[in-house]
Amino acid sequence: MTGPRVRAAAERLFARHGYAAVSMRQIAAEVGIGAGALYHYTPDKQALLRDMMRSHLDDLLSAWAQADPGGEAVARLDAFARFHIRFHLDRPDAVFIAYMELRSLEPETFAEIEALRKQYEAVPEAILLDGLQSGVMQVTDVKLGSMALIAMLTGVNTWYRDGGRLDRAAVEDVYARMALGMVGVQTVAV
Amino acid sequence: MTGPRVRAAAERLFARHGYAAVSMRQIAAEVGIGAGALYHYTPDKQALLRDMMRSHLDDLLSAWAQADPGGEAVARLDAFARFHIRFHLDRPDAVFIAYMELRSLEPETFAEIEALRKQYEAVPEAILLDGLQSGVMQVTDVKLGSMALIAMLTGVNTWYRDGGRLDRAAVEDVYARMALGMVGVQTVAV
DNA sequence: GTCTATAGGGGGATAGAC
DNA sequence: GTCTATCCCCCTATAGAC
Repeated sequence: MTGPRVRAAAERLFARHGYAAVSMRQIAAEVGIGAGALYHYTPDKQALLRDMMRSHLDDLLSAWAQADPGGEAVARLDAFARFHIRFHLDRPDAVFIAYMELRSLEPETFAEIEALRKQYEAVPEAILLDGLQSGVMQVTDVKLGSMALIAMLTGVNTWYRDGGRLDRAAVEDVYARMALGMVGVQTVAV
Repeated sequence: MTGPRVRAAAERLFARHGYAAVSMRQIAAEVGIGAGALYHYTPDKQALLRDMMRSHLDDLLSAWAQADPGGEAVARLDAFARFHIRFHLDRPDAVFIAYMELRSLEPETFAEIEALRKQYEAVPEAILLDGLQSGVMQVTDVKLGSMALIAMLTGVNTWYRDGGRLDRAAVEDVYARMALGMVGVQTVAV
């Protein structure tokens, strides 16, 4: 069971201090083994980062595949906004790493991770395109709308703390409404 | 004139590789001097980071003080969205560092920088509050609206490249419209 | 599967010559 | 104001004992 503990320690430390600032010795100390023993669980430090980013994005894509209600664009965008916030708030460390450590990846790995990210960006793009074509949404540019939406939703991770003024459900409500307004869908006041 | 070149080199390298990953020797090499000579221009590495973050946020606040048209909330939010995108696209390295290297700051410096960031977050908060009170905007939560707006606008820096499909003016138009829609202001189709 | 020891390389920062 | 030399520390990764 040491392997998963190594990955968990690496994830927490990378998120807190950054990949470059964390040493293999720190990770080993967190797990309670010597630095040399780490190399039974990973070929090197880079592989730790690569594997956590890859599995994070794989999880994200398959979780949406499960959560996607399909159907009409407005309901689907509402579902997407709530899904994105929930999924990201559940994994703050993995999310932080996935967005901040792209530059720490070696080129081939970077390309692979970028491809997964683009797959996810295609999700709101498809919803917005559908909403535009069916006339229920007004969005000037589907790609920009998708990027704006993802940035807005992911931003929740930078300030949300459990036990704060609003709970997760309330945050979801507020953001889902803003997400719809952003693409021209007006909702009743809450 | 070596001081400014040191700061410029540090900014570029920190943005590209991260504070922790950049060595004083690399910065010196970029400037064309030896590592020892750097210490005539900065007391230490941390001061390079602190000064660039402080001056970036000072510039941001004073630039908005200049750009703020005042007056009615809808026009002011439109101006804010355009200002934010323009200011941030002009300084991608400084912006990246200001958002990513907060964790590399020593505690007192972190508190000081956070205070400046909160001052800036108060700008859209005030606009949204005004728009809410005058009835021209519908936003469920002023604080969340402000955070969502800033995250959405800053997100442009992650994908915009000069020479791409849309120029800066077009991006401003699209985002200003989404920003208004987000807070319940419907605009005519573009 | 973990340890200790070590190879081989950099790191930040300082001292003193010029 | 810059250089070279250096202090002392830490790094990743490997080797070989247990």
